[in-house]
Amino acid sequence: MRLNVGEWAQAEGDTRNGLFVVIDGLLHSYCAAPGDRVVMIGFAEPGSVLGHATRYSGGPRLVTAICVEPSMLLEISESALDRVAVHSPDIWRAIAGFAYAHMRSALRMAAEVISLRPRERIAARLLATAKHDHIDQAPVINISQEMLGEMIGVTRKTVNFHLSAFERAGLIRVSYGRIELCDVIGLQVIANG
Amino acid sequence: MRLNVGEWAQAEGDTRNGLFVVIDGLLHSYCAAPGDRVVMIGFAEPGSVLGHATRYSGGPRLVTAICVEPSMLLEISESALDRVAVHSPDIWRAIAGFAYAHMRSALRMAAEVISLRPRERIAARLLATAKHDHIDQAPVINISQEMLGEMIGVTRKTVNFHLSAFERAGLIRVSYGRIELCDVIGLQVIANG
DNA sequence: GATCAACTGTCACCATAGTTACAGTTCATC
DNA sequence: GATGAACTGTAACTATGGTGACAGTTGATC
Repeated sequence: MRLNVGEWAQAEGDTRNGLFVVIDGLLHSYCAAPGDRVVMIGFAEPGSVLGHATRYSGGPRLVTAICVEPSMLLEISESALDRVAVHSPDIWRAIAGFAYAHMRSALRMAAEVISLRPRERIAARLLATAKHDHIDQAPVINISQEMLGEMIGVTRKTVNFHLSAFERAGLIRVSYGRIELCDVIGLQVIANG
Repeated sequence: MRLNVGEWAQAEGDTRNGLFVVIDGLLHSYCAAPGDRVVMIGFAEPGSVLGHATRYSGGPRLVTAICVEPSMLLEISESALDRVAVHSPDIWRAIAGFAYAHMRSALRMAAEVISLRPRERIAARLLATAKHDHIDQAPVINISQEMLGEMIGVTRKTVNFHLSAFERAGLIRVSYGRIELCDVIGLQVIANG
């Protein structure tokens, strides 16, 4: 399944079954909040798994995934899952593993936003986002400050203010739509208050 | 399994297996955030299910549950689950259903906290918390303002300020450790901004 | 019913994030 | 290169939530 920018892989409330594995590209996932608000929850990069097996998980989809780069998705329908499960029942364990990972990141996000002030939140989210990159040397995040603000519930101005401060302190390097984490330890200190 | 006030049913990071069903009493669940902070995530009332099947869900427990009223829990070990599953494989569906519900509430909480200002957050959380009570007439929440503030990331003072305003507007009635929702519709209007 | 702990109501002050607006950069596209 | 869109840097002003402190209530316990 190929998607171009702006196309939706799945919509919140969608009852279509099956999983999507992101092969290539980039999607953003959104979640609705009271009052017709939409908040960005996270990315889906190559290797990510979207969705869940509705038949085994009790309800419609919880997030909307929108393509921001031309992407390729592998769609695994629920019936295909059933067929695979006949041979390898362990598939359920893998699926539960993804559900667990999603759960953990949702909880972490909630805990961060509840307990941290904007300054610490920004640092914490930079770290949490960078974890997804498997490069050990210089984690780089490709995201606009506007998006970052939207994800953690602060305005672009506030993001910009604190990022500038971090950059002056030598913790990060900011460029156009891109943030490089130079001093992960230093950021952790800030995130920890 | 009986627990008295202050005892822990499960701790974050715990790798013990199995599920707990809350039969009676009340527990609070907490989640860790960066910097040795602990935030309260929610309640577990009679009927709630805590924990997950680690063997099928890939990791240690995500929350800490602490008893705030003498409680009775039914512990279902993972081996017991396995035995039940032999006869009724549908058990996995039920378990996945609880996981889904937990996921939804975690996401909802994150979305609320990210996109809503304190005033709307308070209204939204009152509504979300009241949902758990199955009384239709006059939803009542038994929680201190301090706890409520801790759950949504604002200070007690701010909670008190807004609750007083809601009460003056006739939306709720506040008493000692107890909030009665008189006008659910009105609260929804506020939560929606 | 007296005592203590927990909870609520309130104050003045301060820090900081939101608002609105605009100018300067970078990038993609042709 | 030139154009336009998206992104970033910045400013003054305002609103509002956090801090710390204290008095007044309610409920639980003995």
